[in-house]
Amino acid sequence: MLRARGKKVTPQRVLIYRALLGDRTHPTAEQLHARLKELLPGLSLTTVYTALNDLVQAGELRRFEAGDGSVHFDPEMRPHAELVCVQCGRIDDAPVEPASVRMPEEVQGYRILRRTELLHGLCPSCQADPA
Amino acid sequence: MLRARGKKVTPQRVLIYRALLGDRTHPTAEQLHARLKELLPGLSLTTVYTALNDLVQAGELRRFEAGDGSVHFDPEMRPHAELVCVQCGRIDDAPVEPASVRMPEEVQGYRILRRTELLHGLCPSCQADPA
DNA sequence: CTTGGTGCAAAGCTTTTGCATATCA
DNA sequence: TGATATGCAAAAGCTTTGCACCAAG
Repeated sequence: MLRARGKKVTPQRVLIYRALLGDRTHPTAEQLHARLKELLPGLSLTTVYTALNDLVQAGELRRFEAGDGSVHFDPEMRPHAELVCVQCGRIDDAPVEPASVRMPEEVQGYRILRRTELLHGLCPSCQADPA
Repeated sequence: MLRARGKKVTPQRVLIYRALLGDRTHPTAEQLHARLKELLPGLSLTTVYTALNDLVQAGELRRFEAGDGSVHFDPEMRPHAELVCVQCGRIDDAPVEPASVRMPEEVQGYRILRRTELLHGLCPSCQADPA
């Protein structure tokens, strides 16, 4: 996949790509960097940013802004909504309602390329413990 | 409304609030500031930011991130989607599909407080003129 | 060998904050 | 008069950029 795009396969990228594929936590660039530099101490934040941007451009990763100023990455490319806890910041994927699945190709003259749905609320543990 | 919240009525706020009410362009804080300082030359960006944040907190204004890093404000509080042109940055309001209107109160244990729907695409003029 | 990547430090942006002054109630 | 807002400048946070060195193809 990398080679097909004229990119090089480096240890850093392999690590970053692998980490993301199994990740359901919607990390930010910094969160990912914090975790990965324990595995590869020299890993720089710059490299994480470039790798993430590459993946987004290649259509392998979805990038979204959670609504509180933070930018998150999600390897799930099928249509879904993001559940964002306004208290603890936790983010989960939610299946979209059937009606929302058929993304319109055109709305008010706009040609639609992608859709993002954010649901802000309180996650189960923040409801139980409104610290 | 301001007085009800223990706030003072200043010329700056009157100007900012009035400008927003009739605005369908989803301006950013800076765009709004640029326009308004022609009417009130001394107006500072700081004041615009505080006024906008106040309005959002008061529930009079909706704040959303367009997906490209920019933060926009929208006086329309009824449920709707945002049409974002990925080329020129123009933003329009779009009526939501009937199925999306009934916002779920609860999804996967989350208590839902609000919903944001973004549709990214190409606006009519950018389709005609893919500069 | 040649192109592209990495890591560091510095630059860039947007938004917030501290503080003295001015303004509203 | 007393509380709050304003405006400036500085600080803060996140992301990108410039550059020298290194590594993959």
